[in-house]
Amino acid sequence: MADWEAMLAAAGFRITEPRRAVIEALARAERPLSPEELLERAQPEHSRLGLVSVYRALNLFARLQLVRRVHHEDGCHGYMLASPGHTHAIVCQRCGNTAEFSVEGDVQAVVERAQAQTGYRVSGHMLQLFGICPACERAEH
Amino acid sequence: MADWEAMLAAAGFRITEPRRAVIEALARAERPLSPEELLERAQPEHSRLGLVSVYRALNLFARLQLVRRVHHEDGCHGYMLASPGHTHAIVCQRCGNTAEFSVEGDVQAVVERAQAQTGYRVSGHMLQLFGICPACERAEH
DNA sequence: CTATCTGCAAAAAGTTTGCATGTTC
DNA sequence: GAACATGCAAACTTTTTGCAGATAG
Repeated sequence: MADWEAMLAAAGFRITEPRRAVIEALARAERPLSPEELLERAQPEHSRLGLVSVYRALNLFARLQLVRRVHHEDGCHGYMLASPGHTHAIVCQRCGNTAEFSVEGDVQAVVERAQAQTGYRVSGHMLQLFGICPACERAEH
Repeated sequence: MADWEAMLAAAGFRITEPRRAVIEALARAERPLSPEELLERAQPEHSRLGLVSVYRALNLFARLQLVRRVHHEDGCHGYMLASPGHTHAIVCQRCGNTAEFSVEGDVQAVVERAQAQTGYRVSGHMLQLFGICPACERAEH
C-alpha cells in the first residue's frame, strides 16, 4: 500500500481513482505542475477526470502535506509531491525544474535572529530558492 | 520629494495622483493589503480611482521594488511597502500584522548548503516567516 | 447500504486588455 | 503638445460551489 493511501485512510478519506490519478501524475512530474497541466497528465489514467476534482485532490493533499505548493515571486504557483520530512524547494528559473533540500540547523539561526529583531514568536516559515539547475548551467556555456 | 517619486522619475515614469494615492495608502497600512482593500483605502485620497489603476500601480511598484508581495502558504497574497535594502517579512497568523527583518549572513549558510545538496546555482530566494506578534501573544494570556 | 466523492454546469473571484479621454511633463 | 497614464467596460483566467448521480468501504 502506497504511503499516500495510508495517510488518506488514517485521516478518514477514501482512496479513489481520481485521487490516485492525480498523485501518480505528480509522481511522474519532473517539475511543479499547475492544476490544468495535472489534468492533462492524469487523464490517460482516468479519462472521466475533471478539473474540479484535480483542485479538490490538490487541496486535500496539501492539507495532509502530501504535496507542496511552489510559489513564484509574482504569485502563481504549481504543485509537487512533498518529500517526507521538512524540506524546501529550489526552482530553476530557466527550465522550471525543481529540487528539494533540507537545512535543519541553518534555518534555526535565521528564525532566532528574526525573533530577536521583531519580537514575534515564529511558528513556521516558507523558504524557497531560485536559481539555475546544473543542466541549464551547462547549456548556457 | 519622496523617495518613491525619485525612483519613479529616475525610471522614466510619471508621478500621478492614482499612484500617490496607492502608495500613501500602503504607507498608512498596518498589514499587507489586497488590491481591493487598497482601493477602498486610497479612494478618499483620489475619488475617481479604479481597481485597474491599483493593479497597474502595484505591478509597477513591485517591478521597481518599492512594494513587496506577501505570500501565504495557500497562495493568496497582499502588498506592503518594501523597506530599502534586503529584508524579509514575518506575518502574524492571528491578526495579519507584519514586520520586517534582515538576516544577511544567516541566509548565506542556507544558500550554501542548498547549493551543495542540489548542484543548483542559487540566484535568489523567497523567505517569509509566520508566527504570532507580541500584541497577540499578550492577548492570548 | 450509507456516507463520501465525483463530474458537470454555473457562479464567483481575481486579473488583464482595448480604447477614448484626461494628465503630466 | 506629445507621450504617458487613467478609468471604464468587457474579456479572460483561475478557483469555488450546488447538486444529482456514482462509488468506496
